[in-house]
Parts: sequence; structure tokens; C-alpha cells
Amino acid sequence: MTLQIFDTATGSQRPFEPLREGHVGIYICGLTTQGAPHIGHVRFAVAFDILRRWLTTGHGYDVTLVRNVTDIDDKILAKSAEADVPWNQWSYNFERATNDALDLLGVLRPSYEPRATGHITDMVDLVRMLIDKGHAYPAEDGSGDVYFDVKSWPEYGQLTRQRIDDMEPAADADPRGKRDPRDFALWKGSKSGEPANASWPTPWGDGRPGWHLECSAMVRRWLGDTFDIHGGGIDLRFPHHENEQAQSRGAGLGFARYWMHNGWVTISGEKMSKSLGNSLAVLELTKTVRPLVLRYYLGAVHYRSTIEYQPGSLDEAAAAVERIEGFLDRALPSGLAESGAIPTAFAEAMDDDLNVSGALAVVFDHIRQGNIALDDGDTGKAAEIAGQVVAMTEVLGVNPLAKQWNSSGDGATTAALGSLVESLIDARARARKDRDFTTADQIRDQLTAAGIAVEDSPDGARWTVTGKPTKDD
RNA sequence: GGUGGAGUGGCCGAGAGGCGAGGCAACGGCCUGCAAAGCCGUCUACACGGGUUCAAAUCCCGUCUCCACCUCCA
Repeated sequence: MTLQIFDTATGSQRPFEPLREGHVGIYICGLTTQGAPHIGHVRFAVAFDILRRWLTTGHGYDVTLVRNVTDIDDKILAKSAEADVPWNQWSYNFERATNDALDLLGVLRPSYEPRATGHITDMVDLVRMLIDKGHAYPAEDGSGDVYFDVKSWPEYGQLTRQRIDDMEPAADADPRGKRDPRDFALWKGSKSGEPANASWPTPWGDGRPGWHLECSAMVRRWLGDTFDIHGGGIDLRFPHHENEQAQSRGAGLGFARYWMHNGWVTISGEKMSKSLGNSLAVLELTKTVRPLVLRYYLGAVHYRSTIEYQPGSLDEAAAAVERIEGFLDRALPSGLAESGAIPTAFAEAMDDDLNVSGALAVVFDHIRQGNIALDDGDTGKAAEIAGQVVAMTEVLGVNPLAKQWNSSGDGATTAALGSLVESLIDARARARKDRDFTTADQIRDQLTAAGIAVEDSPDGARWTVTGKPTKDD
């Protein structure tokens, strides 16, 4: 079967065929490290993590995923100056915070993570190529800026299917030194007051990278002149990706063969912004919400759909996760799973432009069948289905048995807790045997209040830490 | 003004000419000492108005509403 990908450039689904057989090169625009990431910021990483896992485990491709770090830009300079922190430390601090957040959500580390500031010479090369071909020019006001000449490139607007003349001139565009207000900066000349170490020498004067140029330069170095998939948030289509493509193709490079863009996370119908405070920052939210639940929440919706965040939606995700966990706990008492075969229906859904909702329907259908097998006492069949569920949830990055989600807590503490809980469970079992249900229920209430759920079964009681102590009013 | 996306049951959310995706919630039943979990069932939906068709949520025409982008937002 062939994976169908919705290519933003054509506005339609296209069968995916890699440039080099067996290999896929993906570049995704990472974050500008200007602040702590909120759930909206990390959605793209979850979305493309699922793509990567499916290309790898579903199709056997060898995937090279490059995710850059924009470690210098106007906002980083402005915010760090305001906080009186060196801009590079400011940026690196949030680079680490971003990686911590993505690790927590089980997003696989990229194959490589280049920083903009490490690729100045590659950018200079590109600028030179563009000037030589007549697609770029140094600012006529001597500012040290270098601009891309959009009128010189007939394909400009192709990615977003717009005509230059239909575009609204930007209200906030700084026209200084530009031939056309729609020309964009490849390179920015240093301004007075900016840190001396935020400046690099070039043939056109000292300065720093324009935003778009870095991606073209890093793609070229790490994935080659032509590569397979370029991804990012839907908002980046224009101007960022349009400009990247214009630069790279203007310089004579092939650039991206497929474009994929993920939708936004909105709250009350609006884009998330800092004004909402940090309550939805990943590292804050995961203090009260299990990372697995947050991961499920961000990944369970088709990547191109908008996710409208509302209170309670994380509870729904938690309930769905608990249904998966409940089945796997019962079907695999040892906690060990042989990863099974991926069902055809699941593969078909994933091949349809990563139809995660359809794929999850297959997961839950299997869970129901597995539960029926358990009710029938057919533990062999249940274990086999559990293996399939493990394989499918692993593709989505939400396999509850993955060590990603189970590494917390040290062994000694876990053993001590287990010993105490088991003794209470034993006491309760004795009370039940004596038909002393008052005592039995007291013990269960005590455990529930401590955040431990007790479930009876023909083979004895099972207990799980829910982390949700119930309060009696 | 230009470009693109979307309106599906109480909520979330797939599907895309006939056969009720799935999850959450609620209610009823089975099971249980009682629960929990699980299983079975109920709540028969597609923004509006026309049209095509034996058959439309799905195709066509028109209307309404919402959202995103239009030069440094994931």
C-alpha cells in the first residue's frame, strides 16, 4: 500500500514516493526559543512524530528527521535585553525547556537539530548565489540588509497559490531600502544597540540572519538540494515557507517535494498567546496531567484539524487512555507484550494522510474484542490482541506499556508501596471471605482515598495507582 | 480585496452516493456481597434552501455562519 499525503503545495492528496528508495528526508521548522513552550507550540512535534513513526514502522523507511532551532531573531534579542540576560543564554535556556517538554511527551529526538547561528557561512553562500542570479540585492540605503527581489522570481506565490499583485501590502513592513515592499530580508544589517556577539561579518556588512534564510541553508547542508517532506505549522505557509521555497529554488535548488502543515490549538476560538499566562505551558500542565494523556490529547485528532482546547477535554483523553490501559493490564498481567502485527484496517487509515481518528477506531474495536475474549476466559486470544494494540499504540506514541511512561519512581519506593498495598488487599480478601463487608469496604475506601483503585476479579483483586484521590464530602 | 479551511447526535470526532466509525457522558440490563472494570442495549446526527438520483450527510446550484493566512506566530 502507498501512503497518501496531503500536499499543501497542490492542495490535494498525493501518493508518497521518496526521492531515494528506502530513505525519507524530513525537515520541520522547530521553535523560536524565545519562551517556554505551551501545548500549541508542541503540537507540530507530536504530529510529525506520528508521521515519522508510521514511515518507519509502517513502511520500513529509514527516516532522517531534521528539526531546527531558531536561536536568534528579533524577539529573542528584545526579550533577553529586557530581562538583562545574554541573548544566547536566553535562547539556550528555552531550547532546553523545549526539549524537556518534548521528551516528556514521548516525541522521538530528531536525527539532527541544527541551530541557525551555526550555519552563517551556508547562508552567505546562498545569498551570494541569489545575488549572482539576480534574485537578491543589498539594501540601497546602506543598512547592510540584503533583500530577496520577489518580482524577479515568477514562481513567487506558487506554494500558497497567490498572485503577488493580489497580496495586501504589509501594514507593518519597513520599506527602507526595498525595491518593493513585498521583498523580504535574507540578511539583516546590525543596528546600533544590538549585542556585538549577535553579529557576523559578510561581504555586505555585519549583521545576522533573516528568519527564512536559515531553513534554506540548513536543509541544503543536512538533507541536500532536494529532499522529501517539509513540515510545520499552517501559519508558516506564508510568508515563511513561501519565502524559503523562493530562495532555494531561486538559487537553483530543487527543495521540498511535499509540504505538510499541521493545524492550530485554539482556546475559545483564538490562537494561544502569552496573555493566557503559562497555565497551558507543557511543563506546568504536566504537573497535574499525565504526560501520556496530554500526548494522546494532542495526537488523537487529525493533524490538519484545529484542536479547540476546553476544560474537560483532557479528562476525555484520560478516560480513553484508561480504557486502553485497563485492557492491557488485564490481558497482559506480566506487563510484557510481544508487539503484534498491525491490522490492515489500521494501516489503511494511517496511509490515508495519517487518519489517526480512523486508526484509533481500529484500536478500540480490538480492545472490545479483547475484553470479550477475557470475559470468555480466552487469555491466549486476549494476549494476542493485546500485542496488536501495543503495536498500534506504539505507532501513535501512546503505548501505555512503553518505558517512556513508566520510568518514574524509584524501585525501592515502588516496592515499599506494593508491599503495603498488598497487605491491605490481603486483609480485605480475608474480610470478604468472612463476609465482613463493612471492614472490606473500609479498606477499599482507604485505598481509594489514597489514589489507588481496587478492582475485584475472579482471580483476586487488582490495584492500580490512579493518582486521583477521591475526597469524601 | 486575495488565498485556504470548516459547520456531523448531549460533547469530541471519522466518513464522503445505499450498509449507524470510534471515544466521552447519560440511562437501562448482565456480572458483582456492594462497587469498579468489562459486556449488551438505548439516545437514529450531518448549518439552511432548492435540485439531480430508485437512493444524498456525501453530487450540483444558491444562502448563512465561523476560522486561518496575506512579510519574522507552531
